Amino acid sequence: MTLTPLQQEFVLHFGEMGSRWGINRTVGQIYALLFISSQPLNAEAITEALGISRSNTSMGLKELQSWNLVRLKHLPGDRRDYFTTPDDLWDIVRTLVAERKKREIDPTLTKLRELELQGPAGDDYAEARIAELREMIEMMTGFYAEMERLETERLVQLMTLGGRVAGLIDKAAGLFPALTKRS
Amino acid sequence: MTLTPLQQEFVLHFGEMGSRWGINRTVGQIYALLFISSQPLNAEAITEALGISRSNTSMGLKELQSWNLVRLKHLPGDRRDYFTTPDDLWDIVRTLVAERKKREIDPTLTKLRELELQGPAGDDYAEARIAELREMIEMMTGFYAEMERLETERLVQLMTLGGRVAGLIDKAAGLFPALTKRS
DNA sequence: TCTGCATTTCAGAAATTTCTGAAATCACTG
DNA sequence: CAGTGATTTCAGAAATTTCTGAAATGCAGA
Repeated sequence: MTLTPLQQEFVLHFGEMGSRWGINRTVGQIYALLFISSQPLNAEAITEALGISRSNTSMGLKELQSWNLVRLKHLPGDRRDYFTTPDDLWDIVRTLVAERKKREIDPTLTKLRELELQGPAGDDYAEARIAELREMIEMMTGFYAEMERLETERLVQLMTLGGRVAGLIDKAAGLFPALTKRS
Repeated sequence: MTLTPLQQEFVLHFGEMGSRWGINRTVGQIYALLFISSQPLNAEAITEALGISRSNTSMGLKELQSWNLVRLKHLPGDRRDYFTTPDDLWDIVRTLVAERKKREIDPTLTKLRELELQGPAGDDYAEARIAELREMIEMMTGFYAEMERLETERLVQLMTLGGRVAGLIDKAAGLFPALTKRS
């Protein structure tokens, strides 16, 4: 299997960005390739297209599966595994955000709560700072949980409201003054 | 300079998380240390507290400065540099998000536009997929720009609205039907 | 200009991560 | 249940990143 120049460049870019995104080059490339391929690909095709070893492909796919970022398909009369990415970009973004939260935020939230449970340690500043950080993370993850529950249609509406968000918040704060934080 | 057990554990956690956050252990530890220290620290104190080399501290601080995550202070009669993190957690979060966007999103958006400018390459599926991805990123960065403009007070209001966000969006969509995307 | 810290740079060492090829495992088919 | 092909595992090689110590640079008085 050979890549078109467009596919080539797209795949290489995702490979280079991989390290910034916390995945390795190969994983980035495999994902990019699946993303722009109209048909599901098997491991052999991926290996050939990217010029990497078969075992590396296997590990990359395993990694992507652990992120829930690829879907497994089977063709009738062919017992190889074929892989794709979800068609719906929103699916992909939701998964990505959920997984990053799980890996990058949740462990820290757990640790902060743990530290607070260990009780006063005679370091008021550090304790206050930790509590403050935990509260902020809780607020943000709470909001995230809220957003997660919205269907795509509403999310798009929210994101395309343009400059009206601020006014909307004011209106809401007026309707539910009890929710407003006082300093 | 010696750390309390609480500081110790907090700092070590941030060191371990570093790799998931795309920074190295030392940078994570330095940041954590500055974050829970009530007073600004100089490079020597950081070096001693973390048990790392002086040059490593220097590089770590440089990295944190490139992220805009630390502030430089000077004490009268002392020509060493002292470092702190901003007091306001919202400042920190804003900076973090802005920098991650700059490093993780913007280069890809640029690349996607570049690929589209190269014109039809005879691979309809890939071209459509790239356009779709670019549009999604533009929508999300547009929304981000909107959020960025809001002052803290309003952001907190939005994030603490609870289950009312969905209803609010509906109301807004009713008020501005032109904004509603149709399938 | 010289002196004495403070800081940065940088080449190589150490640690870590990624990748490969060979062998092992798995699972379907005849 | 032997044979074949697909996939995974894994130990070591290769590549990359991180860290260090020594040397270089910067900079504020004397």
